Amino acid sequence: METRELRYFVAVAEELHFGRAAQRLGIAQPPLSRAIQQLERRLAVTLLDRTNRTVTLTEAGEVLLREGRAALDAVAAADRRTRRAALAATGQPGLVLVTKAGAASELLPKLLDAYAAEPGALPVEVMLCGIGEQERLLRDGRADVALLHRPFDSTVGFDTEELSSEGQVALLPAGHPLTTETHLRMDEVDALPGLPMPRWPDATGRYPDGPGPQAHDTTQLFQLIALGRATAVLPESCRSLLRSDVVAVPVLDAPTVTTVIAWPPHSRSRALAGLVRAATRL
Amino acid sequence: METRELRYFVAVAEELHFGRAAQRLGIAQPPLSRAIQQLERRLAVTLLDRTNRTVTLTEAGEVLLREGRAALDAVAAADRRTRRAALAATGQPGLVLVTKAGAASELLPKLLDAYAAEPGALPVEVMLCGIGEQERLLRDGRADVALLHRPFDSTVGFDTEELSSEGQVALLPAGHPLTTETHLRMDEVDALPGLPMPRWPDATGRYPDGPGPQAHDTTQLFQLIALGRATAVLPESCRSLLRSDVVAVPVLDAPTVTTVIAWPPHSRSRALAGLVRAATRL
DNA sequence: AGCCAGCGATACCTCTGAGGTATCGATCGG
DNA sequence: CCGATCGATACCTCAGAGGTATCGCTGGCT
Repeated sequence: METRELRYFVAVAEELHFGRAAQRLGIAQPPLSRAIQQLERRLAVTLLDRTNRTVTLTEAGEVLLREGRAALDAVAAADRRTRRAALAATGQPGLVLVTKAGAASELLPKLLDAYAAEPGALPVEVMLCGIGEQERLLRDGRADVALLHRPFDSTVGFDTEELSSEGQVALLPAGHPLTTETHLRMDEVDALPGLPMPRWPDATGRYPDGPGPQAHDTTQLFQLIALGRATAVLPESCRSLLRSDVVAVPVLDAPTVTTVIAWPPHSRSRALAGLVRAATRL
Repeated sequence: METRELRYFVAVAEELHFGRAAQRLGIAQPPLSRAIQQLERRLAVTLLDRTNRTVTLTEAGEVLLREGRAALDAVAAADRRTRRAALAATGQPGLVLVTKAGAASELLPKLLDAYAAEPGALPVEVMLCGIGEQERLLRDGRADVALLHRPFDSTVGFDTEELSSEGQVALLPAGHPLTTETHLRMDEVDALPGLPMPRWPDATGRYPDGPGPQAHDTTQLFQLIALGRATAVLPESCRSLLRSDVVAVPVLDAPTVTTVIAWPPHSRSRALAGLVRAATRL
């Protein structure tokens, strides 16, 4: 199975439409149809049920979509990490650390300072991304290491070290009746009339269905809360980002959030090991 | 990057010889040379230093060898798991569980019975393999789930549940002076004159350098011990396999061995979930 | 009921590029 | 200094990836 075939199949499986998938891939529709047919013939498996009007995935197709994405990420990671290794030999780039924009705002500077103080430390490029994107960046080699937050982010398939834990606070628009409380419970926050939890993208970059506005990063989120259109439960450390129009109230029974440093399991780079060591010593 | 290029590069990187690699791949040497050159050009990276007499990996080449193997395993896993999913729809195969031949001889029957008693349980094919092979089989999709033994086996990149823990015993040839002791320490076992620890294959299937005979499975291992050519420290449960010519003596300060059930992180199959549930209830 | 728009499959052509054979050029062992 | 070994180069062939034109089926609209 060639990566070209996998790319084509993943495109069709995501679009469920040969024409759009072909456009996305920058090829014409007929070769795409043929490539999928050939893939099905070679695997001796029906991946898609096509009824001239609609395309749907078979059970085997679902499996190949999931596994194929992982395989394509692994190939992309091999490509990127090889390029970076070559650059590293000539001296430049160092490590790419990715974290959610707005998160870990206290921990991150401490970590970078501690690592920079190590002998032989390389420059660290900090990459900020939207909610739920880190996993992908780490998996396909665009980042070397990430700060993740359990239980929100999946750490499946990565090596991790725990860095810190904290409770969570509910964020409410200033002036909301509950802002006078000293603490809340989850069921009180869940039931707030007119203040649903916002939805953010899952690992595939799509927004799940349901009520609540869509939020891609913390700026959008805070704005939605200030506008009285949403509420959210976030780690305590988000207090350092609070604006005057948003108020934080501790939520006693919310799950504890653990910040972990995560990296792909095969990584053997000395630079990465040094960063992890610095992190665990904080 | 196409999987063909990755396969070619991995072959050359492993053989460090274009002719032999080409033979292994079933192609002629010139196209292989050209394919590697093209890969290097496309990556803009030198992967191999060739001095007309010898071929060596550059640092970037080492990275691509490691990452490329992982990527090829992921592609192979996508292929195999898709085929199996299609077969599962027509009714046949169930799950493939892999464990070291000779290990978990008590736990395994209990696990299989417990799972078989579940409603909707599928047939489980048990695959026995040599030491250090399970990781590979799980990673490239030939197996769905494995019983691994920490700290011997790496569980990096898999989801796991702990099943049981046990101490370790030293295995000595019958009649050896130390067999009269009630217990030993690691340093006593390490220092046994003429009884080195055997070597077994690492994750790449090669034997590490060093003293001691090579052992591929427990049968070979026991034979070597009975012959007075080696000793070994293994989990207590290996006692059930003891032959009359091999004696087990507890080693108090050897690390505790934990048997875990491990599976690839993306797996979402109901059958696998049922097996893991049965395992954790044991 | 009939027509049209939308979509995947098919037919047929082109040309890239993967693979083969023959050979060169460099290097190391004897 | 010679021959064996090994990777690179030159040159050829052909499988197959991709493009255009078109077909055939289906569902919605008038």
